[in-house]
Amino acid sequence: MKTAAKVHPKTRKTVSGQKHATIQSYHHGDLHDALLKAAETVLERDGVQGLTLRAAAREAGVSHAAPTHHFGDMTGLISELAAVGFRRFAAALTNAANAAASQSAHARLDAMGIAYVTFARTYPGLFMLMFRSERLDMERPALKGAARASSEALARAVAEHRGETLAPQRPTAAQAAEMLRAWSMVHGFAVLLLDHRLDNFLAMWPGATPDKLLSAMLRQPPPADH
Amino acid sequence: MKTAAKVHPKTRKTVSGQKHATIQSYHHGDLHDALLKAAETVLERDGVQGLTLRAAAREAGVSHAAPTHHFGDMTGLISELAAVGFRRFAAALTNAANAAASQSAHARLDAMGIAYVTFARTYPGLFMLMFRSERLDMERPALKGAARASSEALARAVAEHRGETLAPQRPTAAQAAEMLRAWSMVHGFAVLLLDHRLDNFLAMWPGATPDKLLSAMLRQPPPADH
DNA sequence: GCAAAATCTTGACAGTGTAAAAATGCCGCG
DNA sequence: CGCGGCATTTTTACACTGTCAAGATTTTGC
Repeated sequence: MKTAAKVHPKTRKTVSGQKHATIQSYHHGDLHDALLKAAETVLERDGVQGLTLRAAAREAGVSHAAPTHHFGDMTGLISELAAVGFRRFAAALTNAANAAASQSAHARLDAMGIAYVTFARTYPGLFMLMFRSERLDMERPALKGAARASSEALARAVAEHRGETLAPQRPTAAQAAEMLRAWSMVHGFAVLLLDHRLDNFLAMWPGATPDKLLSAMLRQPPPADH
Repeated sequence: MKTAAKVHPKTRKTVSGQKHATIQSYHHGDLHDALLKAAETVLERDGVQGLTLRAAAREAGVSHAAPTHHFGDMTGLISELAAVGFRRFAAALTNAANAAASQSAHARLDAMGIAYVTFARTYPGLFMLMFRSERLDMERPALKGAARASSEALARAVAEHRGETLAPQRPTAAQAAEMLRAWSMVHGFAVLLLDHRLDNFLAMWPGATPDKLLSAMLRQPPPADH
């Protein structure tokens, strides 16, 4: 057909926050990362529901099918975005552990738990995405590696809390049980919080905040009986 | 137009498992419940992704817009289905507590935790649906009440575990903290399990099962230091 | 330089949620 | 018995989505 004049390269708008503000017509130059950033923007602004391939493309200022070449399909985009999240997550966890290096192992584990929940509250959409498996391809090397790094950061802190060093290949049963306890508790808290399941709890006391609630939960009481 | 002959009432197929096997053409009679059952079937067969309004309508053998009149929109259907799940969930929890009534409060709490995870494993799609807030309208009376019933069953067991009776309006801070601990731990375990986050754990030991892993986690060890 | 590869756009198709209008059956009131 | 209103279901339509195929444009290797 070609009825309309071919002006589309000129009408491309500059992507916000471009590196050198270079106006490119066809080739973007760094569309892979730009799409990931756009996807995260959409995710945290419009929620998981609002994150679509086309919305990410719109946010990045490219055509609706541009993401296909970089990510294949929706699963690809989400998996890569989750990998970004897991890298950030692992960094946040190890940072927290390092910042509390001078304190006791128990305090260090608590600090990591707080960092865990803080991350979830800071990037709620991303956090949900990272732990929602149905549209995630865990076999992707980037995602698999990043997720493993986060998991190992947690496992290391738990092992140190027990005054042990983490077994290289496979933890002992006792280590695994305590790892499970810590992970499940903190993860459950984060998930329940993001899903507004703790709103009733928070509304019961006037000055209650998620942080205070988490601290109260982490303050281990003496075992009742058993 | 009306080009095609109006044979559609005859071509309606009988809904599977109908009460009296009555073949109705237009009016279904109990489409509300039939749609909920169909939705659950689709949910557990095709996952959360596969549960759509049109898929539920197909499963129930009605036109794609039939659910609108009964549930309004997708949020309505999902919320009603979640309410069904919470009622079943509360029954499972209280059943487990009653079955362990003769045992210690600690064993009773453990039994409830096991029932919690068992429910999640038995109805994984439904469980995810119940705790995934983005498409849920928690203000619906049916859903709100059912969710509250489940929550209170759990709170009661935790209070009894402490040898106390649950405060009618608002639990004490210590009660809330322990309730949070138990709930977060069990819920986190269930969520991590369903999201295949514990597959690595399970693969590390030959005979490991989710039940054994949960039991190991619930076996509270003496606090290390602190 | 120039062909080939990479990148991006356009166009199309099936599927989705949702809304409005039309069709159908039920129920009570005369 | 009839029939009018009402609940229920279907049909139709529209905007949006993911995905694919084909074309357009730029970069890159040689």
